[in-house]
Amino acid sequence: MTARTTSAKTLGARTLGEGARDIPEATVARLPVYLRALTSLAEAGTRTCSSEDLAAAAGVNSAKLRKDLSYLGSYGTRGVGYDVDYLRYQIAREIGVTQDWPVVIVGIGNLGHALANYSGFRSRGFRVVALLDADPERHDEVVAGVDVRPFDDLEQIVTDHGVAIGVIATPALAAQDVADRMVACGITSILNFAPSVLSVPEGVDVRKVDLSIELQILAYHEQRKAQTA
Amino acid sequence: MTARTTSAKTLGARTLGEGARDIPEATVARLPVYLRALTSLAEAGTRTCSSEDLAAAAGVNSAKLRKDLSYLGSYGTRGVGYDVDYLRYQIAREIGVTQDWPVVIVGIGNLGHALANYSGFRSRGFRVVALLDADPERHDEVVAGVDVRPFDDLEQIVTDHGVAIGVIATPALAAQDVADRMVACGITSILNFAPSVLSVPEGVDVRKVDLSIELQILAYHEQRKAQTA
DNA sequence: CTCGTTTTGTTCTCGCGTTCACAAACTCCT
DNA sequence: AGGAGTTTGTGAACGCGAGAACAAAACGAG
Ligand SMILES: NC(=O)c1ccc[n+]([C@@H]2O[C@H](COP(=O)([O-])OP(=O)(O)OC[C@H]3O[C@@H](n4cnc5c(N)ncnc54)[C@H](O)[C@@H]3O)[C@@H](O)[C@H]2O)c1
Ligand SMILES: NC(=O)c1ccc[n+]([C@@H]2O[C@H](COP(=O)([O-])OP(=O)(O)OC[C@H]3O[C@@H](n4cnc5c(N)ncnc54)[C@H](O)[C@@H]3O)[C@@H](O)[C@H]2O)c1
Repeated sequence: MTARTTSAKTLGARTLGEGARDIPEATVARLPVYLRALTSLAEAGTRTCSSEDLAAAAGVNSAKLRKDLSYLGSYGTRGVGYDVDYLRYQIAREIGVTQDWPVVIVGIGNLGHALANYSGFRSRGFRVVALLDADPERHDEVVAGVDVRPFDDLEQIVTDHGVAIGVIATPALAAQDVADRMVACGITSILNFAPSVLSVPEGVDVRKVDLSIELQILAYHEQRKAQTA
Repeated sequence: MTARTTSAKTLGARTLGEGARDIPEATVARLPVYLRALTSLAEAGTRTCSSEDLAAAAGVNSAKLRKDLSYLGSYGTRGVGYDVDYLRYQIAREIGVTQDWPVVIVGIGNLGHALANYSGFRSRGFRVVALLDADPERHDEVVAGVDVRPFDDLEQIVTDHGVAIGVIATPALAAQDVADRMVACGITSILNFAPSVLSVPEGVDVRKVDLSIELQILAYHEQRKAQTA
């Protein structure tokens, strides 16, 4: 995130004449939510929906939804609404999940096992091509049909499969090292579950998922409620 | 989040005369990061640090850090910096993690097991008092010293332990039901790992952690990089 | 005690994101 | 065909957060 925000600022007007609108970051973060809501609607047999319907399903304001979608283009019909399948495809294309992205997971402990077993990966545009761990005792275990391999195989696997996205589920102390190795191999997007601040070169995106932070934010508000009551 | 953002707007000026500053949401989200950075510094033996030092450890701008801390009060010394332990305590107190919060986890599958085994809970102000699952086959299994119990025990446990925070790690279809039951029992903060939009009454906070969304955001930027290259 | 140095706390400005509100565009009914 | 009813797409207003910049405060040297 750090590297991206700074570099995104420098882009400004695009040089490429076509298909290179720049979508606000806040909108990008909501597109996956819309995509999921549309999938739900499609599975329920809905062919068409209004911005009001979709906004309700996604849990956002309908004006915000319309503005978000307007960054992609004009895919709705006034007086009618949006074609569910068509809009779903357009969003998927914009996000880039019409084809599968190969992903590696490093650190196959408690969390790594859960991630490897997570079926939502496959169904939402991602494919786990390797599970890596530094501990030899973990090697050759098969998790969800993929076998755990030595961390040193990283470079080989990344180049073989053209991996651009890596997931870190190691202890916090190892996270920076793992990130450095990933970057050295050519990985340019990292999802970090370890509670540590990663520093990466410009051009590499890092997003973090931190359970404790989420809980502490809840605790803050909870304490607030208790005080005023 | 939805319920809170709307209600937070109505607060405005506090009626209580003391200790009831309202801290911006963006700042609240960063306080846990500062807390963690301070803990690292303390463990490294640092007694005092400047805003520059702490900002570097937390991965933020130093001006932003100072402004964030100023919402809590004046805990630094000009020309010197911040006392690490003192500031750490003040932030912990503001967040409300000087005492442990009891937490229940519902849905002890792949992810639920990992969460139950996560040591970061205990060390950061939270205590898992119960693991609940609807599947009888899971019952009486002991995970990290806590045994898995029927979901119907929820009310009993919540009232016995005064639980205010619940974690949902069930499949998406069950999430809304679980949330409803939690709210009915008196839980007012929910951390949701299931990929579904929860609707809860006002006054209940919901935060979601969604792996697929994070990956899809990375994919979007990744696709961008590939296009321009 | 005074001056220079360091670092905080705060003010000010700018940009982004959210929301309102409405004109444009489409459908359907008569 | 025309008018009434819907719903999109967007211009404009507004509020919040980020960051720069600086004055106030503490400290140490002389
Ligand atoms: N378990 C959870 O629910 C949970 C929740 C939130 C965050 N986290 C974080 O996720 C991370 C993993 O948690 P966990 O509970 O799975 O821990 P774990 O100890 O069970 O697993 C860590 C794994 O990483 C491997 N590893 C260590 N160093 C490595 C290296 N340099 N290269 C490759 N592999 C390495 C270990 O061999 C181990 O298998 C931790 O940082 C933790 O704080 C975990
Ligand atoms: N596994 C992952 O890494 C991962 C990552 C991100 C999100 N998620 C999400 O987290 C959730 C759990 O994932 P998982 O892989 O652990 O699934 P899982 O199927 O392994 O576990 C789900 C558990 O919930 C229990 N359950 C079902 N209905 C229930 C109910 N009404 N009340 C109480 N318990 C109930 C089931 O018995 C099961 O034990 C899913 O929504 C998944 O999409 C999982």
